[in-house]
Amino acid sequence: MARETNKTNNFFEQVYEIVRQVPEGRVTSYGAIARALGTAGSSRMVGYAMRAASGAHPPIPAHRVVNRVGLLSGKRAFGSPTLMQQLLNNEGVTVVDDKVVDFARVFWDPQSEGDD
DNA sequence: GTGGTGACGTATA
DNA sequence: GTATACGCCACCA
Repeated sequence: MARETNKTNNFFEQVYEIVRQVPEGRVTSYGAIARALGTAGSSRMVGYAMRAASGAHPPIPAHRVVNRVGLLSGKRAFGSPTLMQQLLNNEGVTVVDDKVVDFARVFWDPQSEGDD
């Protein structure tokens, strides 16, 4: 057992999987992911997992994950503080001042992935 | 085994 | 409405 010793435990994988489910041009929040995992309140763990997502396989569209106010909290993890913003704009998400415009409009809920 | 940290969120003053 | 404090618990040294 425990053959996944050197593999990330389910927690990170769960977060990665949800982020991978985020459609293009949409964004989600850490709290929404945390709640979808059942770890509501532990939104920090989601953000922590996202930080590791930078070196995850396959690559995770972490630029689609922002905080509760639509702020690009983790833009630093992309190597360039503007890369995350550029990516979002490239996806069709309007971002100004490192913040998502009409956040609620592009917000995507992992629990309501069929909602659009 | 212990301590500290953190891409957040909620509660309270 | 703004400011501050605390809680969450997984990962790293």
